[in-house]
Amino acid sequence: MTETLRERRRNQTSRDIRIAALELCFTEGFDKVTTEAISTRAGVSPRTFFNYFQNKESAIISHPPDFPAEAVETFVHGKGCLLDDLRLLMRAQFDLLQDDRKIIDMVHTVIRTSEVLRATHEAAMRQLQSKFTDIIQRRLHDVPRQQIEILCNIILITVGQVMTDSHKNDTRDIATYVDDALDALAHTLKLIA
Amino acid sequence: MTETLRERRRNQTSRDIRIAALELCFTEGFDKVTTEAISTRAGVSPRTFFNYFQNKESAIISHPPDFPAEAVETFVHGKGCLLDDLRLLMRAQFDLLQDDRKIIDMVHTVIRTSEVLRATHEAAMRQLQSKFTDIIQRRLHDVPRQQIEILCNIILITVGQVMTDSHKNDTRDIATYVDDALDALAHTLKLIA
DNA sequence: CACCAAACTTGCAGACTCTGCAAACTTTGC
DNA sequence: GCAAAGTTTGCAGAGTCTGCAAGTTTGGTG
Repeated sequence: MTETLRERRRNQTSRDIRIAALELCFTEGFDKVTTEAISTRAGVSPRTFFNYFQNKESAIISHPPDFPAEAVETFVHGKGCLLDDLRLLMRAQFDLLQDDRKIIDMVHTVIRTSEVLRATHEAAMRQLQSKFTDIIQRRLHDVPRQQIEILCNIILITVGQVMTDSHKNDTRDIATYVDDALDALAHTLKLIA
Repeated sequence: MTETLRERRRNQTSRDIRIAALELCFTEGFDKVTTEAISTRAGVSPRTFFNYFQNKESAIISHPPDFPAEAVETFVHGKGCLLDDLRLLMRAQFDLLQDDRKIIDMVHTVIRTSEVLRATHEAAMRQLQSKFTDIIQRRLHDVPRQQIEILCNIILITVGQVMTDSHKNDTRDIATYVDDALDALAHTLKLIA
């Protein structure tokens, strides 16, 4: 279970690059930052930068972790109200992010400043969405997939938007984003119900 | 009202480039197509390509037209069911696209093949969204803006998804996409109502 | 028609992104 | 301590995109 030296190094380098990239984005703006500047600040060669990340954007937008397996099973076999069970599932996933909270908040700030970053972020969310769709499909196996996809889209987009809209202070639990988003969604749906 | 020679030329060149880009994407795939190849096929210099489009993606993903002003006023002052009035508004906008139907269907086909294109498309949609939000806010002026944004997101994302999912034959009215999307959305919302 | 200004195209130089390859170096497991 | 596997790096090169300046076309005016 304990990481080897190699793994620790790799994780550390990746983190160094990510943080260098984020910090530079804050001071210079995403468009002005070069991969060379990021590499130098992170203490690696430009070539190494591209060993870790496909492109400049990916160094800043990281892929969210998978949903935790037990939470998935609980959700799939849950009997409660769909939205309530979903809330639990998403809270479980957000709890995994707790450690990276600072980075996540930075990312959501930087996203507001660049079209490209925002698009990359949404692409990352879409990957999450396809896993999310599979999970919900398992619970609602008789519902057409297209509707499930729409449902997932609605939820993820709403969460993303609430996160990008709001400036949270560091003291609150990151999972409160989920609650805020689902509450906002519930209000919104009343408009068209 | 009639275009000058200059305007006609400009429109024609833009169209030439767009079509060259799309055709090459179909045969080669977006990643393999170079701006040089597109320019050559369109009969312009590579430099001219970048006079027309910021980047390769924009040559393929074009920005949707604005909502027609009269339809907007009708919607804003409409008294019917929100979703029904929205349907009319969106149909009015889709009618503007009727001429470019072939290009639009090509675009939605190509989108499926490239992450980058899909992200660009969503960014374009987001620009539409902000106008859309303003319009709906005018009708629902006492509803918090965040909820309106979520609502717009839900609708536009659903329409986009339905368009990307479905292969339509050329004979049907392009505005049927709107109907399909809103119907799918209505079904989906029952899941969480 | 002649002429000018504005719009448009083009070539060129140059910065930046990203990839493949091969050489050097480090970690791991035996 | 040695071989295999994994990592870093430099270098060459293709591709994207911009600024600039010189040339061409168009639209309007006298």
